[in-house]
Amino acid sequence: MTASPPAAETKQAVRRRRPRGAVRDGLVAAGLELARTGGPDAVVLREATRMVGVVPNAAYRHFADRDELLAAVCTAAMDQLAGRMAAGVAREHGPYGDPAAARARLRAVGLAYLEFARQEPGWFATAFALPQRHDYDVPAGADHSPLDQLRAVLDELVEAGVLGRRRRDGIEYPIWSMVHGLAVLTGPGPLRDVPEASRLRFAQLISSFIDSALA
Amino acid sequence: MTASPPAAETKQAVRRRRPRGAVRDGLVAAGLELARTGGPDAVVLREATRMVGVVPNAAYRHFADRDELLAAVCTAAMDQLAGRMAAGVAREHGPYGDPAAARARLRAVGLAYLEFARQEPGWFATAFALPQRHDYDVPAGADHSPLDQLRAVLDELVEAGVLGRRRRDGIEYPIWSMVHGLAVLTGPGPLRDVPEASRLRFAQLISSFIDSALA
DNA sequence: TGTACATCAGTGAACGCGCGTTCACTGATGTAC
DNA sequence: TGTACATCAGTGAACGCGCGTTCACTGATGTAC
Repeated sequence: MTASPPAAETKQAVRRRRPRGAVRDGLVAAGLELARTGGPDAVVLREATRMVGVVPNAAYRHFADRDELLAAVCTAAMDQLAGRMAAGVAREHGPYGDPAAARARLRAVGLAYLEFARQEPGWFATAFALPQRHDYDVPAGADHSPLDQLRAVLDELVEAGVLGRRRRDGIEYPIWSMVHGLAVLTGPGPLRDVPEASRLRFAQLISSFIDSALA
Repeated sequence: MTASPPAAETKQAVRRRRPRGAVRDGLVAAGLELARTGGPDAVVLREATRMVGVVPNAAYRHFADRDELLAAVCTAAMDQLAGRMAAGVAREHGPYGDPAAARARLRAVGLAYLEFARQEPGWFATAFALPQRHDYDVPAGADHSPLDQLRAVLDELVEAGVLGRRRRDGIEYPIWSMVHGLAVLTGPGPLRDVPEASRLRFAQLISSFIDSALA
C-alpha cells in the first residue's frame, strides 16, 4: 500500500524512462483531470506534477510557469467541447442542404453545447477561462471551434433556404450569446438551482425564439 | 506619512469608537472595492480588515467566515447592477404603455446591463459569483433584481401591444440569456479582444434579433 | 561501429508569501435595578 | 440619577497550510566525427 510509484522499476533506472513529451502530455492530462472537478482554479501545478509522479519543478522544463500550463489545459478543455459538439452534429444524418436536416443540426449544435456545460461544468468553465492571450479561432485538433461549427450549420441553413441570405450576416453572435448565456446562468449562475423541468423549458424557449428570428 | 490611522484619536480611546455596524459596513465596502478591481477572488478577508483599520480576526465578529463576507459583497455588487439598470430605464421618459417608449425602455435595460459589464467587469463577475446558497430574486435595496426589471418592461410591451400575450410567457429567459451571454463572451470570454466597433455591432445584432422574435 | 561531448530532463532542497482561522484576552458599552 | 454587571466588539499572538518558484546538481540521451 505504500505508494512506490512504478514498483517494477529496477530502482536504478528510475531516471528518465518516459518517452519524449510524455511528461508534458501527462501534466496537461493531469491538469485537465483537476479542471474537470474544480474548474480552472483547481489546476494546481504541484498537484499535477504529483499525479504524473514527477518533482514539482520538473514542470518548468515544459512550461514557463503555471499560467502556461493552465493555458494548455484551457485549450484541451475547449477541444473537449468542440469534440462533443462535432459528435452531436454528426449524429444528425440528413443530407446536406435538406431544410429539416439543417434545422436538426442547428438544434444539435446548441444542445451539445448546453449538455456539455451541464455534464462537465469544470471543463466548461475552464474552456472559457483563457488565462492570457489565447487565439480562440485556432482549434488545436481536427475539430473546429464552437463558433466555426455554428457558422457551418448556419451556412447550411442558408443553402437549404431556411435562413435568408440577408439575415445570415452576423446572426451567429446573437445565437451563440443566447446559448452561452443560458449555459452560464443555469450553470454557475443565479438559475443554477432551478429544477430540471425549467431547464428543458428554457432550452425550448430559446429554440422557439431562434425559430421566430430566422423566419 | 506614517500610517497612524485616526491621528486625532487621543490614543487612549482607540478602542471602539466606531458607531454600531460601522465595521461590518466598512468590511463590505472594502470588499466591494477589492471586487471592483479584481473580481470575487480579490475579496481577501485580511485585506478588507486592513482597509477598515481593524485587526484581521475582528471580521469574525461580523461574519462566520470569509465566504459570508463574500456573499455580502456579491449582493452589494448585484445591487450596483440593479441600480445602474434602474437608472438607465428611468432615463427614458415616454409615457407608460406607449409603444415607442416601451421599446426604448427594453433597449435601455439591455444596454445598461452591457455597459455595466463593460465598465465594471469586477463587479459584474462578483454579482454572478454567488458563493453558496443565495436567493437571487430578493433584492437587497429598493431596486429590483435585473430579472424583475426585465419582466416589468416586457409586461409593459404587452400593454403597449408590441408583444403578443401569447409570446410573452417565458420570453425573459431567451432575452436575458442573450444579453448575459454577450456580456460574458465579450467580457472575460473569447471575444474579449474584439474592437469597439464589433461590440457595437453585436449589440445591434442582438437588438435586431429580439425585434424579429417579438414581431 | 565506437567514442567524446553537448544538451536535455529530471532531482533535492529550500524560499518567502499571504492566507484563513483559532485562542485567550480586555476594555467599552448598554441595561437592570 | 447612580451603580453592578453582562455582553459586545475589539486586540495580540500564533498556527498550519500549500502554493509557485528558484537554485545548483546529475544522470541519461542523442549527435558528430
